[in-house]
Amino acid sequence: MGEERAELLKGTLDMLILKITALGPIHGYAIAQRIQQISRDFFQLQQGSLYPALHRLEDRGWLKAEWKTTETGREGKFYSLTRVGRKQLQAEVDNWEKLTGAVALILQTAE
Amino acid sequence: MGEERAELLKGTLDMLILKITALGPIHGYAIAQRIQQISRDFFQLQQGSLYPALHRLEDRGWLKAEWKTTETGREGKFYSLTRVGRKQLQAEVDNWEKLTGAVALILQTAE
DNA sequence: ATAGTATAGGTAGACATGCGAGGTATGCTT
DNA sequence: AAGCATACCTCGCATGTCTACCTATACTAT
Repeated sequence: MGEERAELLKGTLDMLILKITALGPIHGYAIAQRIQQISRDFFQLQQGSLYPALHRLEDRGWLKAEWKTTETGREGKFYSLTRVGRKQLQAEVDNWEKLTGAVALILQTAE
Repeated sequence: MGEERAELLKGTLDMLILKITALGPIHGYAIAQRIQQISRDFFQLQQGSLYPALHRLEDRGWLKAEWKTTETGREGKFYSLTRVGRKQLQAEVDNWEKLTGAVALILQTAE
């Protein structure tokens, strides 16, 4: 009790990660930064959420990983969307839109 | 694997239940029906989700319950929003709007 | 030199929540 | 008498996010 901060993502994390990787190969740490930037600091993705999610997405064949050197001259694991991952992203976006539509119907219901 | 049906609500269930009870006292079984109707069958609320959620909301002081007779002449537990529950509903709706806004920012990001 | 910070990766355990499967009981219809 | 819809419930599983912790490297400041 007492949650003034710590904005949480419900089940949207996978979709957001897939979307970011759809913009081009990118390593994990940078994914978290991008999500935070684009969402104007609303989402503050924790590493304990980030890395398990990336492994999950890779296990499911939606992302593939490759070690490369980052711009700052360090080793990073770069993720890119697979063909299946791209279809999955589309499916998740579709479902997200239906879901928010359904929620909107209920929230708009007047007395 | 193989999920053609069974649309699920992410973490919005509490908010939806609070919203339905905000329309007036209503018993649990009818809440599930209302949510399904209003969402045009998108949400199909299972009893194994419904009743634990109602008890959770009551425990937190957001709903209060009272046994009454339904229109069909049976015993039903009617739930109504407490004052604190109404504030909680407003907080959850606010957060939901911020969250969907943040997701939209990311989904709209172009390559 | 060395201490601190940002970058980059990771795991383990706790916790919440939605769901499937099962259970009880009543009233209405066939 | 059987079957179905209504109305309530619980248990245990699976999933997913978070806190907390760990390792290591590069850069910056003292």
